[in-house]
Amino acid sequence: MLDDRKKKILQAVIDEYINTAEPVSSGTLVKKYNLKYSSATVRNELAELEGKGYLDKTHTSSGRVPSEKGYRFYVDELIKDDNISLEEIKYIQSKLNTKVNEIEDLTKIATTTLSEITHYTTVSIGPKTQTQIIQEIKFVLLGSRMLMVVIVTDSGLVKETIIKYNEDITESQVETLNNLFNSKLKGKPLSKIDKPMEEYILSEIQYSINVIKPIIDQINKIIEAEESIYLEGANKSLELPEFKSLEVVKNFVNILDEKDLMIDVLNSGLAKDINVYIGDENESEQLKDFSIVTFKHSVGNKDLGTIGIIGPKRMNYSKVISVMKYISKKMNMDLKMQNDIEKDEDKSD
Amino acid sequence: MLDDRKKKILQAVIDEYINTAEPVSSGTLVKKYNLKYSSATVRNELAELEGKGYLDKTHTSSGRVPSEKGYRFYVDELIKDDNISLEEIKYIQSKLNTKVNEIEDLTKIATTTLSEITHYTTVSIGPKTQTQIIQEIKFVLLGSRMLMVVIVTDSGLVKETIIKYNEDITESQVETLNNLFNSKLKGKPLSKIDKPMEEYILSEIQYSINVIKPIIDQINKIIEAEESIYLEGANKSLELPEFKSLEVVKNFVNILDEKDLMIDVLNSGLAKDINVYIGDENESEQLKDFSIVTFKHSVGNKDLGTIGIIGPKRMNYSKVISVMKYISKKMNMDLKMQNDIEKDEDKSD
DNA sequence: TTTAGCACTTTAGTAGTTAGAGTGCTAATC
DNA sequence: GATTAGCACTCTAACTACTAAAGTGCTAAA
Repeated sequence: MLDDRKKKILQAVIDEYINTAEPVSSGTLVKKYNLKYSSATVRNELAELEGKGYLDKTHTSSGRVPSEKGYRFYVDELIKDDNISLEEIKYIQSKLNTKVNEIEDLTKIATTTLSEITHYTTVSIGPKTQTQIIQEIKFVLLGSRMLMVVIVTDSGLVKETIIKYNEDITESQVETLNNLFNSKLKGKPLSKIDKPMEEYILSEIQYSINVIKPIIDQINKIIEAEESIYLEGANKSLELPEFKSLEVVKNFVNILDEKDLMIDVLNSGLAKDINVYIGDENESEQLKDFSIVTFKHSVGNKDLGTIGIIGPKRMNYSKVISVMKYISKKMNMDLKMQNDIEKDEDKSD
Repeated sequence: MLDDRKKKILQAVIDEYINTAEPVSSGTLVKKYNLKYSSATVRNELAELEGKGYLDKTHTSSGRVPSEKGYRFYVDELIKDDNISLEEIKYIQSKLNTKVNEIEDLTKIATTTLSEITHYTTVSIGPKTQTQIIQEIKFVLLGSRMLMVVIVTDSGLVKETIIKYNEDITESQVETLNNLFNSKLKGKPLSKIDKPMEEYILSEIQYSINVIKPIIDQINKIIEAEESIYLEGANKSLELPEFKSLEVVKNFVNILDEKDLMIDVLNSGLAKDINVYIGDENESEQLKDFSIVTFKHSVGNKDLGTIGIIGPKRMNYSKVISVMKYISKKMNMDLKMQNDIEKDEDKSD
């Protein structure tokens, strides 16, 4: 373990490095953090911290930069999570209080707000479909040859799709479809319609396979569709000093472009808490020079989406984590309240 | 005007520069394009072309690079628009033949395909809402407190939105809404519901303003919503030699991030043809180092969306324009055919 | 245990040099 | 009159050498 002086010095080094992006010298530490030791003493401590793996040097006579182990210790032991100002809290409140009708919209607003306050690039995805339960499935005829299928889940997620036919669809057919699909799928998880179910539905229905098959295909398509990710503030990252190298910028743009990668990262985090991945802690080799901080927001055990920040390892973890915690808490409260009201009113019916 | 020899040399310079991204010397031209004049003669011609403003030099003793005037002449007079291979045609056909139910999906597929074939960054937006005519507006009750509004336009565009209420909505209310809004809005252009119309609707309806007002607000919101742009292959551009400079990369990422700018650019082009903007020809100062090529696709006079390519001024215009023309023609044919079938069958009813 | 002092290391920036690519111009040639 | 060989001239890009500044590690003294 590290003694108090080492902790204090390590924290100072990392704080300073996060601020300036320059290797930190013993002299700077003594001056800026008015330590009551000489630079020589600090140098000895820095050498020991380096020996233990918490710090690195860029070359033999340079100042120190944090290692990944250093950042990890910093995140786990040294930072406070109340690094958020009253103005920031008010700003978040004003943003999140906007009335929205769909969860995804709330997630987007939160994602944008997070980027605005932290000045980092943020990404988000909507809720995982698999954990959702189908509450209602509704067929709507638009004109005579366009059929819209709307699926509503228990946590209020709405998915819809359209099917175009070459022949007219009648209202009575729509009625049959409504009854059939509701009786079969209501209360079931929102997952792909498998072969047995497909065959069952086909056997139940009295009219053409030409009507049913496109519906099943299209439902499977929207359920299995690649989740769409929402990205905010890609350009903000480019202003940071680590993006002075062309290699890094290209790498970063490629990462943001690679949607599957971002989706995996957002999905991999544990629910219920903030996940921090520093450099090599990321699953993907491509992300080894970046840090990612994510959180899922949910009501009960229903996943409602995941929001993340991606930035350099030299990230202002304290600010990021503080702001995320606040946003997470606020979203949870709002959604829970709304949920409770709905439930109360359901009972009073 | 330019005589034939000058045209030939100009074309060779631009072709070569598009290929190599290096200033073109008189010697290279003679060797690679087996001109039947000596390099000295070519040098004289190059000097004259530079004098007329078609070419530039990067420094006094460098080879020539095309000026914007040069590119403009090249695009207008020198290139062929049949620079597309059989493989490419087949690939486009296979991609565009995928059955889609919504126009936007077709536009996205075309956008992706265009990027795949040209290796440039492509962007697209959906149809302009203002030119669309409302064909049907439908209210659907999801559960007891969620109302979905679906608007279908004459060219098959479907827009939908959801409104959550704190009180139950009845089927008979939905029926009234369907009748009222359809009688008032059907056949009208898909534009914002203005104050007089809003007041009229409110006066017509017998029940609470709390039900109607959110509907009108939400309809206006989706109609006026910032069009969403679809972007493909941002990373492809970064591999090009002009993106060796950090400045250029940042500038490019900022442009792609600035959605309003991209929307303006895509909207500004004339319908019915391919629009080429070279460097300073772009409205926006930010785009002065880039070229943009766009086309609108439409059926009749209905705008169905716009697709564009953004890349360096040293763009392979011939390939880009050839591929765009083919995609444009193919999309038009497909949509027209589909339209005609629908009309034929309407008549035979 | 702490610190003053100093030798040593490394970087980043500046200046100088050179080879090579390419032009423009002149004078000779077709 | 048009073309071209030849050459002086220009500019760049790459390499080398040098220097000042920043910072460390270590020794020896406090």
